[in-house]
Amino acid sequence: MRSLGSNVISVKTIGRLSMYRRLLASLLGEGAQYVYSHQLAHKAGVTAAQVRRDMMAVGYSGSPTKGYDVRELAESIGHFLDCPDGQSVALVGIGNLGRAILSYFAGGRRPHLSIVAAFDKDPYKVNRVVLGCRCYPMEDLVPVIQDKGIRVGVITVPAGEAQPVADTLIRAGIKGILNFAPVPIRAGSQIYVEDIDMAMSLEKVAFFARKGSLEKEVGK
Amino acid sequence: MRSLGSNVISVKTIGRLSMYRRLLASLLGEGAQYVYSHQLAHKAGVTAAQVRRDMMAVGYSGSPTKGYDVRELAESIGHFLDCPDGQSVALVGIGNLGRAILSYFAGGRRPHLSIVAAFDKDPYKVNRVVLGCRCYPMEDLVPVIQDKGIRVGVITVPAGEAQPVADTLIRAGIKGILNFAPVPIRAGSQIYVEDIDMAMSLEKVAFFARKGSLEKEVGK
DNA sequence: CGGTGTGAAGCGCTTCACAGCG
DNA sequence: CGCTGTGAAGCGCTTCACACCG
Repeated sequence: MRSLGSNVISVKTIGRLSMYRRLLASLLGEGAQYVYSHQLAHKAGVTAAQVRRDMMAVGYSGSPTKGYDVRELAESIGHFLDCPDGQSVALVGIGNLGRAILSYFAGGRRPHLSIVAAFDKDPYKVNRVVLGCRCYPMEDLVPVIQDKGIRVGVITVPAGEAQPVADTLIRAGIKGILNFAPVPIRAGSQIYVEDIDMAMSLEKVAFFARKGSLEKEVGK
Repeated sequence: MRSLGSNVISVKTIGRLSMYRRLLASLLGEGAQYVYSHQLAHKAGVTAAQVRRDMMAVGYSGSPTKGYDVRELAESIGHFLDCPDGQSVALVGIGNLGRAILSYFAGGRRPHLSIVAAFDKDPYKVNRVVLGCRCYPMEDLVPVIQDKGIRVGVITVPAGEAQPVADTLIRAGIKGILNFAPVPIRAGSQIYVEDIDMAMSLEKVAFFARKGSLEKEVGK
């Protein structure tokens, strides 16, 4: 077991590990004990070599005869990806999209990630509990995040407010941002930012739906 | 002007072009006439060389002295990306996420892409108009999509139903799918699929928020 | 045999670096 | 000068291909 982070690991590998884990959980539910790399690869839409390569990153080895032990592998990935005592997340912007995300991640629906605070500038939305998550006014953003020691933020506000909100989050101590606003977020290299631009994605799909797409499906 | 699609163009370039166009529209609103590659690059969070390289794909040339004409460039990108007479989109799954997406794309909010039909299996949701979009029962999926000649589909149903829904969409003639269910969609190579897995993205952000991220922000 | 683990090759995208030009 | 357009180099991720093993 290597606990050293010296060996650099790619963003894409982390994403696939997260996907593998979910697929493994579903396999466990079906009662599967062992799985081969090519089976997992099929479910994940990648190649078997890719799966085995990713397993090198977590340091888990399978058996050449039986493949990977489903439960052990899922636990290894969890051990690698998760913070042992869970992580808290803040969400800014309680619109339709914000509520959609709350319904996935608030109220302890996920074991290791939980949205524990939501913020909005609309006075009618604050000081209530939405989908199991306490809502605060924007003014309380910095103190609440510092109080709860939150390091992860999700932005679901309109384009014009995204960058100022991000700056405030960073000032409050946030280290990672998931941004849904259709504008790339600018942050220092100490902050990890992932932009999910649905408008862009839909335009991509529309484009390749017209041109005959001889592309492969992308994991992300 | 090359109308030939022989020169292969990457998925990532298409995504950035979509982003550039939006940034250019916002620049136009501010009254800017010209923009240099490094300025656009700064707004997009990419390098100047990347911007110029992408411009090669659309075949638009700037002036070495003034840079790019904002309006002309936006139009060139539109000419390259869009279908001249617009494209219709179908959405399956009218939950929180479905409504969030409808609020972006239904009712003609975007010029070239419009969600014109939504489907759900819940009888209480169908045969109404939600956010400017007509809702139909699942049973009508194939005929409605064929009737309207829809080629693009968005999936916002739970994980277990995503693949069957995708199969039905494809049977109805859909050529591109934007999938929000947390399971990769399997489709033939004639169909372009883009998966947006929010759970995976949030786990990535949480991971790199803990590990000191010396990563660059990603455009996609 | 049919798996896994992994060095090495392959490939696509990004960046460099420079010619050309007003 | 400073910017654009672009061949060529660089780099990271994916895939190949094979040693090894039960």
